[in-house]
Amino acid sequence: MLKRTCYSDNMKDGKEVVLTGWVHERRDLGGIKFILLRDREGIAQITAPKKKVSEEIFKSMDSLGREWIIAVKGDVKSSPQAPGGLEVIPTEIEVISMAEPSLPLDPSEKVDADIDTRLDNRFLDIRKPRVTAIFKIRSDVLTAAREYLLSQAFVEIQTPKISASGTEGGTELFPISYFEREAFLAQSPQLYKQIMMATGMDRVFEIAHYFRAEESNTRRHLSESDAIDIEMAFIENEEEIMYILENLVSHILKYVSENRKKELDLLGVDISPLPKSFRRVTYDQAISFLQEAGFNVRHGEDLGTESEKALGNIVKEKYGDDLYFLTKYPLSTKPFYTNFDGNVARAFDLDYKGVEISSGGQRIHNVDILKTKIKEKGLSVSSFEAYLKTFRFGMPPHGGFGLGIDRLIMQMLNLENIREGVLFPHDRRRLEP
RNA sequence: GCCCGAGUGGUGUAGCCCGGCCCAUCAUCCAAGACUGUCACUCUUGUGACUCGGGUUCAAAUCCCGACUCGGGCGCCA
Repeated sequence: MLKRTCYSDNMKDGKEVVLTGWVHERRDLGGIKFILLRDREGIAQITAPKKKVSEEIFKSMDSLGREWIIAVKGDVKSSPQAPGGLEVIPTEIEVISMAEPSLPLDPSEKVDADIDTRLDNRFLDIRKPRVTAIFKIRSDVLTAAREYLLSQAFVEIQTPKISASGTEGGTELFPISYFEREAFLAQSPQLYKQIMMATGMDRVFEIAHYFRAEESNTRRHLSESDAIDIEMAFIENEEEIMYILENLVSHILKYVSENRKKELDLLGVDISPLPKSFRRVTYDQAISFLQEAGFNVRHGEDLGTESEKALGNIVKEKYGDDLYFLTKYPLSTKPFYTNFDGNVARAFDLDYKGVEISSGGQRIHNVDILKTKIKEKGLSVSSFEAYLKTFRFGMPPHGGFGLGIDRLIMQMLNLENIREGVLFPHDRRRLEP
């Protein structure tokens, strides 16, 4: 097999190269034939004028089908008519793998396919340059996140994804059969990362996969998703956590906008402006903004999908911000471990274009208060024994957040469906591939 | 979980309201042919489809019922 010497975006005029890739399109004009060869980094034009290539090569250009994998050896020539100004005059073409005709979808994007058809044939769908771009960006989001958190002295950890009971009881859990017992798939690392605060590790983060058995059928929900979770000790208030979160997200956006210009252009996305800090909108402000705009929202309730979306538009109009914190929620809307000031939760949500991408806050670290709150929420103290134990032998004040990676990417890239930003999304209906 | 909507060649669609003019439109793909600068090449010819089951009717892609599959909204949630 011919060995690749470079990707399609790295050809130099006058050099001999070997490209490997997929036959994206073919054009046969009789005396001159073109193949557009697609690889990871782009598309190169292979040009075969009858008089400039061997008869064998000229003929073989006809026999190739769409999406066949080939290796092409040839000379790079600059040409004003070629896309990108460069083309390859082939001297050798090797077929590496053939593809059956009647592709289940069209990777050259001339004809759209439904999201369902696309996901059923995801390997073909991902061949589309625009889909590939999403996943290159996604990779960079995680690189940037690690880079920032490590720079702030966070330690990366891994916690169990199977356990005996649920954590916060907010969302539905997937039960699984665990030998002779029942167990559950993790929906959040919440309790574990809090336990880590009792270990002296001080600042930890985890990037992992979580499972939620919600009966949801929307563009924003998945049964499996990924999150970046952090927890940090010795904090005075939730503002210190928000500082980390806003800098983390800013760093991610900056990193992506600097390193993935080509991909962002391809997707038609401009992620600027890149604010350093994000606006704080209190719950009370949010309610009055919504009431002014004619929405029927009542104080004391969590915001519904419609209100959340509307608030995104209001904040954008008023201040021009895509990203903003929602702070000072009523305590009743938050989980039992949330710290408080009277009836106000010391917690926050981070919304991006009207969709919640993160929530967090300062936790209760006093074991007696924690027990009281567990009882108040109607939960049983005994089922939290292992968790509560870690609060009895020295627990610093602490807090953290969970940031939904799939939702961040969806909002950042203006994807219409969260599934677009996940390689193989699984949801209420889909379990394959 | 509740509600709304949709299933037509490989893919994306038109037709459905108002049954017959539909052995079903258009694009792309595929096959064959022509063409020396295409870049969604162009042109000619051809192959290929009404989700399934039941019902109404002289007649069903079209109307009714059910099943299956999918999309979306809400709730819940990140």
